Amino acid sequence: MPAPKPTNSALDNRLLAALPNKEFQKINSSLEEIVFKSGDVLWEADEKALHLYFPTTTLISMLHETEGGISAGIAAIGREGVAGAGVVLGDVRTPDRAIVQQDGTAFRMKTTDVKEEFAECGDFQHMLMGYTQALLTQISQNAICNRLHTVEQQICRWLLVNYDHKKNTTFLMTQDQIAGVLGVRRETVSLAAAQLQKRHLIKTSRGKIEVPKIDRIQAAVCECYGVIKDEYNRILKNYVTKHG
Amino acid sequence: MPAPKPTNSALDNRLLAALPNKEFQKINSSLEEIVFKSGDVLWEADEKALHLYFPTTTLISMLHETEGGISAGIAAIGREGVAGAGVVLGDVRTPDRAIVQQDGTAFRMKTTDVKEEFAECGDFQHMLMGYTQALLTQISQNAICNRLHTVEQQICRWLLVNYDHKKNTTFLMTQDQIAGVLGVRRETVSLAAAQLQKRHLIKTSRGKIEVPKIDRIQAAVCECYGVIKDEYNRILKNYVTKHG
DNA sequence: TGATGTATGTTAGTAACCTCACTCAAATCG
DNA sequence: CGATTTGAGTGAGGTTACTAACATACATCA
Repeated sequence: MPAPKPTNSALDNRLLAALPNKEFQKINSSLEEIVFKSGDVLWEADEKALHLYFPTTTLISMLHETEGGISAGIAAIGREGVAGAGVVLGDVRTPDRAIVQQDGTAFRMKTTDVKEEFAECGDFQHMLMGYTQALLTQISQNAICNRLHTVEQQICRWLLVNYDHKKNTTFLMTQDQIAGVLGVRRETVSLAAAQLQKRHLIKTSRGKIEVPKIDRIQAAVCECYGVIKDEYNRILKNYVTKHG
Repeated sequence: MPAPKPTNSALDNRLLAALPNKEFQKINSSLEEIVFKSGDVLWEADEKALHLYFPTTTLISMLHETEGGISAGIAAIGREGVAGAGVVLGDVRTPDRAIVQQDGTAFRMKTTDVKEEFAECGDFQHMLMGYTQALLTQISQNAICNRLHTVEQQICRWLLVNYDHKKNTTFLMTQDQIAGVLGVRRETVSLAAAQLQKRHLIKTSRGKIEVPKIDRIQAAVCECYGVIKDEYNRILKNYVTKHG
C-alpha cells in the first residue's frame, strides 16, 4: 500500500507556522481548506468579508478600485500573509477587491472566529497585527514604485513575487491580466514585455511567459522587490525569535 | 479680568475625542503637548519611535524613502489621526520619515505608555486599530493616485487637505517642498502651478499659494480626496455611534 | 546700496505611458 | 474544416513628467 499523498497543511502558511504550537492547535479546528483557481474572486470591493484567508499554495492579489472602474494592485498575498486582516481592525467592509492570481490552496477562518480569537489579546492578535505592519510597508512601497519606477521593472517584480511563491519559471497569465494588476494599459505591458524579450530576460507566448534565468530578472528589478521581501522576513523572524 | 485664553486641548484631536470619556481621562495624564514648526522632523526612517503623536493643530506628512534617497508622501496625518501607530502593531522601528507640514500643536504619548494601554484590549486599542484601517485606505488610495492622476490634480488634493486642516486659503510652502511631498520634480510643480494659475484656481508668489475660491479647487481635484476624507469620517462616526 | 542666497519661471529635448485603431496569430468550437 | 474568439503585436499621435540648463525676481544682510 502506497504512503498517503501528503496533504496540504495549514502550517505551510508561514504566519500560522509562526504561531506557538499551543495557539495553532487552538485555532486549527476553525480552519477550512479551500482550493482556488486563478481568477476566482475572494470578495468584491465594499463587500462584507465572511472569512480571512491564509494562503498556502495560492497567491492572492488585492486590487484597489477607482470610481472610474479602473483598478490597480496594491498588495500580493502569499503564504507569508493573510487576506482580509482588515476585519480585525474593527471594520466590516473590505475596501479592496481580492482575486486569485495563482491556482492553489488557502485555509480560511470565519471572521466571527477570528474576532473571538483576536479578542483574547494573545499570540494570534500579535501575529495579525505584525502582519498588518508588513502590509502597510508593502502598500507604501507599491505607492512609491508607481511613482518612480517603470512598468518594465514592475513586470520583473511581478515575475519574482510569483516565482518566490511557486518555484516555477513558467508563468501562465495573459498580458491583459498583468496590465490589470499593475494598473496600466495592455499595450504598455506588450511593449515592455517585448523589450524584456529583446534582452533575453523572458520568452513570451500566448498567455504565457517563460523565464530562462531567474537571476537575470533579479538584476533588472527595482529595489521595491527586496524591500518588501525583507520586511516580511523580518516580521516572521521576529516571531521565530520570540516563540521558536 | 479677561477670561483665560482657551488652551489647546488634546480633545481637539478627533481620535482622542472619540474615546469614551472614562478612557480618555485614563490616558490624559500621559499626554504631553508639543509645539511644532513646519519642517520639524518627528523621526527619521528606521529610527526607533519613542512617542505617538496625536495632532491637534499641526499636520504631519509621512514620507516613504527609496534607497536612492528620493522620497514621496504616502499619508497626511491631521487631527483625525495619529502618527506612529505602527509601534502598537508590534514593531520597534518606524519605516517612514515623519515631518511637520504645518505649524501647530500635537499631543504625544510615550510608546511604553501606549503599549501598556493598548494591551488592555479596550477602547484605546480599538481606536488605534480602526485608525490603522483608515490609514491603509489612505495609503492604498495614494498608490492608485500616483499611478493614475496628474500632478495638477495632486496639488489640488494637497491644497484641500491643508485647507480642511486649517481653514485658511493662504498656503505657506515653497514649490520645492510640495514637490518633495508629492515625489516629483520642482519644475513639474512649477509648471502645474502655472497651469492652475492660468485657470485662476490659485495665485502663486514666493513661498506662498493663495486660493481665491476653494470650491473651484474641489471641482478640479481627483476622487482620491473624497475617498480618503469619507473613510476617516466613516471610522470616526463608527466610534461616535458606539460610544456617543 | 550692492552682494548673496533662494524661490520661481522657462525652455528644449527626451522618455514613459496613453489612446485609438488596427493587423496578425493561436486557440476553440460548430 | 472554416468561423469565431481571444491574445498579442504594431504604429501614429498625444500627454505628462523628467533632465538639464538657465533666467529672473525676491529677500536678506553686510
